[in-house]
Amino acid sequence: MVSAASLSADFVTWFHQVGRDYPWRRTRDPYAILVSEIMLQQTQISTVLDRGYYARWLERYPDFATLARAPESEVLKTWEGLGYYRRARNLQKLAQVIQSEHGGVFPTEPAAIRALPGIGPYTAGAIASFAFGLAEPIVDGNVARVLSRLDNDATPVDSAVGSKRLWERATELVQATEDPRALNSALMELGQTVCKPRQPLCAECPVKKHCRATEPESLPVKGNRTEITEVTERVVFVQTGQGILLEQETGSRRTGLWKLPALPATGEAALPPVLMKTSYGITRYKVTLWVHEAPLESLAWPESHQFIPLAALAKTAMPSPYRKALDKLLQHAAFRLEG
DNA sequence: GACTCGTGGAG
DNA sequence: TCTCCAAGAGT
Repeated sequence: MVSAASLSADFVTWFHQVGRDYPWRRTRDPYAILVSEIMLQQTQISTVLDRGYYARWLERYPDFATLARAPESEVLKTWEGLGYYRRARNLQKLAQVIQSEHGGVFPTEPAAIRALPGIGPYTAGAIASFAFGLAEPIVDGNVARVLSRLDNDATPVDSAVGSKRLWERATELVQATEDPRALNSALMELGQTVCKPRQPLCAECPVKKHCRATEPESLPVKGNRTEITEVTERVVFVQTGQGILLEQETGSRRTGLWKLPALPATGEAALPPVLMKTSYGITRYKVTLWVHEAPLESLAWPESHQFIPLAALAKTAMPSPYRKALDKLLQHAAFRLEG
């Protein structure tokens, strides 16, 4: 095992030379850093930056106080298209907890950070090190790949043993430097730009003299993936003078978001005519989405359903598949009116 | 510990 | 078209 101090020093030196310039690296405001960390969970940097989510969010909600008192419907709308909508709800809940339980000031104690809603071990370490410069470890997908290759460790990274090992190694490294911020940033940055999942650029790796990987492409080892299940979803498109009929989700998942209403059970009757068919993936499902005309007999809709005026659709938060389908349906409707 | 939660891009 | 994956967390 190579000296952690030597390895950490090489990481830090490299990062100071070639580290990328991101908006969240220009600030030490825990709020701005927190927003970036939550948005970037399981989400690519280009999505967050190039599609304007980060700038838009900070402009609309510049601090915890503003976010805490915003309408949840508006918060979800600002998040629309990023997915994992629980992140947005938890982020607002966190802002409210900061106001009510922390006097409006973000805590600096790692344990207190970890206790906030939506903040797990990775994000807690990220805030502690990036915002406050504390020697707290982080392990994300990048770090797991980098460390498992450095140590040539084929223990599945998503197993209990593998995870424990990674966090211990990350802790060892971050405690062996005077610059935890740069060390943690370097671990992730190396995973992004050099120690990539496919075709790692070992020739230009700044820590290759420490690396024991004999076949880096085969690492990290991950557990079996769950099988994809095909399902059919049938919804209806109903437009009246009052607008478009939408259904608000109330379950534990996409709570608060609106969607095209599910087609009521038709029993033995034939399905209403099909307006369009599309397909989308969500978690372990491959969904074939059929949009039907409304069945004639269904005039009474549940209270979870509302007619949304056309002018209000742009302020209504919808998951991407329904948003896209609705856009297409409205284009066709407009075309029919013109023709 | 196994499941669940979105979406868009790369190869 | 299909698979993998991208700054994970909650239950």
